[in-house]
Amino acid sequence: MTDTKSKHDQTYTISQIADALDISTRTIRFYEEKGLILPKRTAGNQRIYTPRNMARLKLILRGKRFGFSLEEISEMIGMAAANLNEVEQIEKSLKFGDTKLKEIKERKKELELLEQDILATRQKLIKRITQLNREQ
Amino acid sequence: MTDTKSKHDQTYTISQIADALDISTRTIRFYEEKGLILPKRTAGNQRIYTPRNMARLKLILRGKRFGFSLEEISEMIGMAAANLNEVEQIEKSLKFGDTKLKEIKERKKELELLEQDILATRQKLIKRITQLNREQ
DNA sequence: TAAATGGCTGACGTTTACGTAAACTGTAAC
DNA sequence: GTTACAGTTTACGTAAACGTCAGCCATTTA
Repeated sequence: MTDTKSKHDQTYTISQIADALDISTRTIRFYEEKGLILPKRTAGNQRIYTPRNMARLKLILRGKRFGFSLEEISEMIGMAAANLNEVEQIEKSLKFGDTKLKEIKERKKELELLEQDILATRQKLIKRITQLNREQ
Repeated sequence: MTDTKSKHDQTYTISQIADALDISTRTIRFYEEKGLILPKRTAGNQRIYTPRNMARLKLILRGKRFGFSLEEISEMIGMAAANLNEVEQIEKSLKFGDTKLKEIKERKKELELLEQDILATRQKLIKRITQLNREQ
């Protein structure tokens, strides 16, 4: 064991995070404002992000890419935040998580449908282009 | 062959569509305003929707559920509208469709990640609740 | 044919998710 | 130590995607 900085101690500034995730600093601060993340601060009041904070931001962005609103994502995360409360809270969270899992299953199905829609259009276009080539 | 109304002739009013797809009539008119659908009209200027129109609306809603903006969806659909143009147009559309197919593949992957995030939280919660039960 | 119901077109209002700018403070490099 | 850059808060602005009237026409039903 050495006292060299381990991967665990790695931290990031807000702009490093912004670059890494390709979002604006404004967006990051906005998510904090909405209670989606809570980074620590330096003595000089500047935000510092851990890899854990980073992971959470990635989760948020993933959720967004699937059309979940920030409020919905906030609820999903609230699930994790309930961590150390009473049994009821945890059970409620589990239920919520299960609902989300069902939703994700449905989304998977729909994703297939969307793919097929596009593939069908693709086929039509190819057919049409073949026809045009034959005509000329 | 009879001259009975075939499934092909089936039409719907705007509120029938709204009920069937669980969206507001305002939303439907809004999509029309944005050029996403173009229903025929009755003599009295009321909108009439065919099953084809219905299918398109379903496609729009599917796209939305995956976080595509209406403008993006509009482009996807433009793909279909290019149907009877020149070769270049069609080729451009094909390219666009392929891009979307790639995006969909990525989304599928991310959907898996999202699912795993939730499952991981689920595991933690279950572990915690088991612990609480043992303590009591 | 009158009344209820549904649809049509504006037009303004609202919510979500940030963008942008101002005015100030902290930090790094010279 | 000062200049330049990065970060902070506060506040107003904005685009997308509808919601919600209002005032008018169409259609169905009693």
